[in-house]
Amino acid sequence: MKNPFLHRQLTSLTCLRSLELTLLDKLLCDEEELDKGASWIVEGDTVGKVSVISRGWAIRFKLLDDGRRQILNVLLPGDVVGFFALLFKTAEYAVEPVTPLGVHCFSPEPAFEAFRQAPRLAVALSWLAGQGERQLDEQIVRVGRRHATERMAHLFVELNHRLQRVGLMAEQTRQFPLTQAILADMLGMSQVHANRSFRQLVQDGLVARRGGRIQLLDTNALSQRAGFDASYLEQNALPTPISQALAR
Amino acid sequence: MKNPFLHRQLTSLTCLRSLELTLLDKLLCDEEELDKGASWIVEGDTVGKVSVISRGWAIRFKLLDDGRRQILNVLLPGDVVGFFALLFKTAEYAVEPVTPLGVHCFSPEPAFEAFRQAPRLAVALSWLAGQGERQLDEQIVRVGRRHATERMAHLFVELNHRLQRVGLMAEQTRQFPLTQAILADMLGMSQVHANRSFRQLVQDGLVARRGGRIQLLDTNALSQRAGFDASYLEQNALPTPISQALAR
DNA sequence: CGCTCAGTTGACGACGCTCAACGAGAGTGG
DNA sequence: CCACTCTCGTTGAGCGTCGTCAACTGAGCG
Repeated sequence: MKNPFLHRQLTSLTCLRSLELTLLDKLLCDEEELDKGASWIVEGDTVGKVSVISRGWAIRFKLLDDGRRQILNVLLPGDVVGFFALLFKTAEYAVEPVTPLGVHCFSPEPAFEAFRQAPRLAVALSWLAGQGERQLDEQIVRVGRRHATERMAHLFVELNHRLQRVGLMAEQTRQFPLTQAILADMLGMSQVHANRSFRQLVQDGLVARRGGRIQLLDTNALSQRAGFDASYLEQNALPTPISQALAR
Repeated sequence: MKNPFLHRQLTSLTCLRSLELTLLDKLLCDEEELDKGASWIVEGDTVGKVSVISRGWAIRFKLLDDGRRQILNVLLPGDVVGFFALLFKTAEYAVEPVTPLGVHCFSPEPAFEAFRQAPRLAVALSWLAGQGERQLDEQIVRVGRRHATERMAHLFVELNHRLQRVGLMAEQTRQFPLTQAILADMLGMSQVHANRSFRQLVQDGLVARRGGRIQLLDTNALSQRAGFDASYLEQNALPTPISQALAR
């Protein structure tokens, strides 16, 4: 099993058999290393391969002409990068590691072949893409209709959920690699205001900083402050009619 | 051809043959009608069918507990609704017509069957989903990192492009169905401020209102004011290696 | 020891929100 | 035909969140 985090993302898809999981594992090439801060994918690049993160954190973002940056999402181990970008000549976003990064790639040709053999594998990856889209939706709400401290709290709770899902919370308490400048560009506010919103949460006893890590002191209270509703992250099994259709 | 707008969305995918287009057309059931303002899809619904809009405009949005609303995107004729939602037990968003709406549906079972017969059709719909995701990315940037009047101008230019693509600009000059309250919830600002941002654009001679319609007086100047870069909307053909892989 | 990078804080102004009121137009019923 | 109502757009006043500019701290590193 080359990338256990990817497998954990898929555990709720009970229709997957070892056939599909083995095929998926065979698709993945050897792990590649990327340095923190390196330009991995640049806006305008042609993305010829799909990548799956096996270690570290990355950000996906867009830049405006005058230097403003908006981060679209944070990529964690087990997350897939560039699945749709395959279908377009150029990527309309940039991706950059915020820690040293490990990634597994796979090429489209063998993937298409695998999808023909095992359509359930194609569904599984589409389902992952759908998960990603739900997170994008929530990012729009966060940035568009929440107040600064709500945004901050909401992001923390989301990351907490996603890290737990892939079994990385222990590591997260060791390190939280997002700087306040990154949080600011993620949440659509200035770096100074990100600092103040964060300190607000600290002052209210909801989070704490120790060294380079962030601790969520009271996840319930934090969720409440954020107006957080976890349903968009829930990994229910597929709806019954779909499962049945795929079982054939 | 039941829904010509859907076909126009797919014209740039030159790899599609009449086989796929005929199959797609057969999938679509008869047109259904929806009233303006009706609750079409509600948060928490199970979405059992995919819909394609054939007439009218709709909004996809999320509500917060205290009544705040964030619109995620605007849906125009030819746009697909609920493609990914099929793979989840509940929809995490609501959809509502802002004009009288016509839709064609298709069910997942025959669609999966069609995808097996014609994998290129599955690719085409995934490509459409990818287009939608690019627009979501841009919506995040718009709301997170642009100023109020930039947001307003940017949205107008995007809608202009998308309407032209499906051949509806003539109709659009007749009617622009988004109220300022909708624009506000789309752009993450108050209704009052949406009004002021809009008036700003009017005052600068970039747009005009006549009756219920909005006219873009100077698309170039408007794009410039918006910092608009159309590349995220460009419908290039598939990258060469993908086309070749699919030609087999 | 000087460099860089991340975080912190203050001062000040502006962009955008809330509250409130009003006008125009369309639709409805008496 | 005229009130009545509802929706949508418009405008003013006042306030507060948030951005900008700037300076300073502390940690890590060569």
